[in-house]
Amino acid sequence: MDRIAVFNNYLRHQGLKNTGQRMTILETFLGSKSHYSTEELYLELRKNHPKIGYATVHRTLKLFAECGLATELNFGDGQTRYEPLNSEQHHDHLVCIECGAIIEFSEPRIEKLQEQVAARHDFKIKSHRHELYGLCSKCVLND
Amino acid sequence: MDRIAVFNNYLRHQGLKNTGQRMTILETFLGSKSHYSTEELYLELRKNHPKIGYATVHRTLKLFAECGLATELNFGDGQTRYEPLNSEQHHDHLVCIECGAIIEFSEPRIEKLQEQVAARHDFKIKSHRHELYGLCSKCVLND
DNA sequence: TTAGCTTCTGAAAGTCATTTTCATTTTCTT
DNA sequence: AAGAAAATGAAAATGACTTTCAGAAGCTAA
Repeated sequence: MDRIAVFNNYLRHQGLKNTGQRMTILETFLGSKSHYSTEELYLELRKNHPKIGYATVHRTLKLFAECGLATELNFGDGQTRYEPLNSEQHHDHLVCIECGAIIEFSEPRIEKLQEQVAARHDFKIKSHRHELYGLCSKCVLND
Repeated sequence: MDRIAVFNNYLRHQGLKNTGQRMTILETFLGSKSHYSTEELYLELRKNHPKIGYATVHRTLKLFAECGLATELNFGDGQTRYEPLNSEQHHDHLVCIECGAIIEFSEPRIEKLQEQVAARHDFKIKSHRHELYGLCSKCVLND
């Protein structure tokens, strides 16, 4: 089941409706590799679909997050960002505090240790957030 | 140098002034083990110091963060929280999505792996955020 | 100690991202 | 095709955070 089908499924299941706007937003969102904020995706969409309103973009992004097509990210700049979730391998982020670059990483050994930590506390993990903030290779040089 | 001295030092060094309000806020803040949001600390302070304004609490918490007496935490509920920073061991957090409980954990092996990840990307870590969201032992039972 | 300069404070107003409202339009079921 | 329900876009509302401003308080030097 591809991601468009996942979304349609979710809508039907929730008694929600499929609309042109939602499809347009989904396509643009999936077509990007960016970590869009609502504002950024809205501006991007406006180039070809000037009729789509900010609120609709916002509501649709939340739908994506609800149905597992996107993850909400928050890097502390006061804006929520959304990342398309392929069924790809899980990953976390390195965030450059100088230039804003976002680099993805994955480290299964960390994931395993997380599970151990949770087990120690009888805690059942539903999700996690793991971000390393610092200087990317370019910015280290100019530091 | 205790933490009050650290704060006074910082103030002097920055050409800032020591005031009754700042001392009061610092004492209340250090005396708690909570992860206060500005709002929560403001309400707590108001019990004994009804004259202290919200803006002052907010500004003072930011000062604490600047001088290393506190860490800003963000658990995605739209509120920044502040944690008193003892020179205690570094730790991260388990956050219960049901009851809001915050449990601290530390796992040096994760820290080491983080360093390895950063090294792989020529990235220089300045800080990090690592939070596990899920159900605490109590909420697991009622689930 | 006091004058005088600077920083603080509290209240209120302002920001900014996000969320809600509402009148209208669109979708979906029958 | 009609009716019920949900969606849309614009605008207003919300809520956390930040700034403004006029008066109050702290600090420094003589």
